[in-house]
Amino acid sequence: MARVSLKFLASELGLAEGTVSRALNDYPDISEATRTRVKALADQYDYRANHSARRLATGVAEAVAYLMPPNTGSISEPFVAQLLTGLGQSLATRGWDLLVVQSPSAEQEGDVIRRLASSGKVSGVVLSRPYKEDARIKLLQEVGLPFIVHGRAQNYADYAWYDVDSETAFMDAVDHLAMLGHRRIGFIGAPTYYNFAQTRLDGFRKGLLHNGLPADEALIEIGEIGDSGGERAASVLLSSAKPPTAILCATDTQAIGALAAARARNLTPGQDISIIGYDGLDIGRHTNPPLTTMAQPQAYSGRQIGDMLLAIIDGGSPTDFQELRSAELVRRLSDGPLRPTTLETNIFHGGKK
Amino acid sequence: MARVSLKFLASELGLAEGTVSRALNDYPDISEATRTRVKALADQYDYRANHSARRLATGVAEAVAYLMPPNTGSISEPFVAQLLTGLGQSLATRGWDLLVVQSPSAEQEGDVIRRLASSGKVSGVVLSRPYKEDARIKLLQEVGLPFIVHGRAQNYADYAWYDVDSETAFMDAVDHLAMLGHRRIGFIGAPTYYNFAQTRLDGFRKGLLHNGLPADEALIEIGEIGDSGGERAASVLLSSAKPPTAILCATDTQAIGALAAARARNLTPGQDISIIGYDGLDIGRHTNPPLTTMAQPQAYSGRQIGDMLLAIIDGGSPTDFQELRSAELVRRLSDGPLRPTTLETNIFHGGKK
DNA sequence: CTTGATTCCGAAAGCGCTTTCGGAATAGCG
DNA sequence: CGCTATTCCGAAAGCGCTTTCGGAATCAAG
Repeated sequence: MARVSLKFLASELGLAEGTVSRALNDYPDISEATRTRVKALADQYDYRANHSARRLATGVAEAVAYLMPPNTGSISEPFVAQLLTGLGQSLATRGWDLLVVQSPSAEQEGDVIRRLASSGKVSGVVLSRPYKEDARIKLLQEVGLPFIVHGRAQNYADYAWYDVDSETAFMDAVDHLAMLGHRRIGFIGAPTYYNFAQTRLDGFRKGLLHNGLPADEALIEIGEIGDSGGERAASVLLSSAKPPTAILCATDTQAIGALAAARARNLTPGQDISIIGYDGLDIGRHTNPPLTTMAQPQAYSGRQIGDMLLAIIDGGSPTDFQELRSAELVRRLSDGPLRPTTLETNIFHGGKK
Repeated sequence: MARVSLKFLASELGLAEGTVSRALNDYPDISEATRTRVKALADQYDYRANHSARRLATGVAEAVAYLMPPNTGSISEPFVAQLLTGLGQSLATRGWDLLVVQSPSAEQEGDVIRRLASSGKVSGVVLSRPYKEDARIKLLQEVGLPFIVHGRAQNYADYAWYDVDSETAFMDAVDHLAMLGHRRIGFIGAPTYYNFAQTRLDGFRKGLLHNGLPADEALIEIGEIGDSGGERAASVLLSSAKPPTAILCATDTQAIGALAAARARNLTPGQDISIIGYDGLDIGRHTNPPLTTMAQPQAYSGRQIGDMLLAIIDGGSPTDFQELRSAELVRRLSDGPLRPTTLETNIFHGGKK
């Protein structure tokens, strides 16, 4: 099954290479007869244009890179596979390729992007998990490589992005907890160089305001993204003098850690304390107890991001492609109404003081 | 920041294109003086050879494809991100690219591979989760595309693979449970067109044999890979006339489902029943109760697979690259010694039958 | 100094494809 | 039937790089 070239097809057909190429690419100046003849033979030999040659000649890379977030190993990675699948589907509609690129370290991300741009390997990039002030975004704009951001940086006016409105989601979550009677609501946040962390914290604060609840900075704790970060942060919160009766977590994985921290202090989440996560990970259905969470529309995102990027590459204006989706609360069993009495006893048992 | 070409550099330096190229690629017939001169200018302009042109000229793709398993959306996908990271690191040592390719459907996987081969996009492929009889493997051999399989098919003599010895792992797990006093051990398997499913089942059976336990086919239940598959299978097992006192699951996600099924019948895993998974997913630390599992060495695999594939592409014989790693039992809280009395009462409570 | 061996670089031929341009053959029109 | 439009295809020039080959310049040796 040797690789067949255009030249071979041409000689086989008694045509010129250029003619065969044009026939294959549906140029209008090729007669229907020869077009079908050419295509038939191409099919027969399972001909596929050499991609490098094609790219070189046309100047378009027909490929897109996904910049994999450098923060690996955390449980939140299920997103990656789903996103890649969606992206791949979108690109497949044109026969484009999907490259996965990961920088060896945060410092080298700039170099990676620069190399991507100057090598002409890709015609576009999708960037995940932007920082609050993201130099990568500026760099991508400088080098003129089309891109779309999955998420938003602090300033999100002049580029394309696809994001979920976590600010509103957290406001809603506070509403929800307030409705359940909670008044001391804690928050476990992510490091605030991630912009989403800021957004979620903002949403939390606005939610408090909206419900007339005091903003007690002692109830806010920042932890790393993974479950152990959440566990640590929850421990701090729960061992304070006046622990919260409910905790909102910036990510599901943190919430899972918080669940563990609560149980470790003999608090039963959903009864003695409410814990709500954000992301809507499937795995939350099987935690102890099943995690109430604000679920973002995952399945949809990959394809959508791909389609948007493609549109930009086609010449669309990036600012025309900014899409904000909303998350929805999926109630499982880790939240519940405030129970003053139960709470007291449990504070007694669990709070080491 | 316009893209700089060889020609530009050459004219800038007063050299011929070929000379510049050879200087950049460390050909021995270039004087040290001009080499450094050339490289300095290249650095200054942040020159990066156009990849397509380079590929076309050299004939090597300098890229590798990861065939993403078609079975998306399941919780087991965390593997994917980790594997990709490792692969990427390995490829990065040479500046090669990583493509992610996914077939729209199982039927079209052949076409996808054929296209990959005939387009010359990649110089190698890594294939995940092989089936028992995997046509893709045969196809890859036919088209002569170097590849490595992550896992093994039934017949694994004549190609490269990297796998974890789940057969032995399951034997060990049976040993472990037998040592805890269990004699009625159930097994939740995966669909047996996956070869790993067969392997694990074999290990289970050998383990029974090794411990002188009867092989009761009624204690074997096959379910889909995800957690709901595990939950269903566990329900069947637990509602049988003589339910098992311990259950081994082919995957962690199934085990997580089994945990839920047990709890739903008022059985406390770890006490009333032992449930052990396989994979070593992080998330198992936060299930209810934390899942005992046979952990495979994940972090290592991506890099290793990449390195092996590269070696094969370099001309190594595929059969020289077959690596079997072993899994290790990590005990958390979902297993425990057999408790006859507790068991009786729980069967009474839990078994609807 | 001549000669043969080295060192270093320029020239040119591709790699496999796309795309423009021009011209031969055919068709349409008066 | 002659002339201008069309239709269709061949030829050729790249795309940006690699790599072979040969030759000019330099060196060492006799």
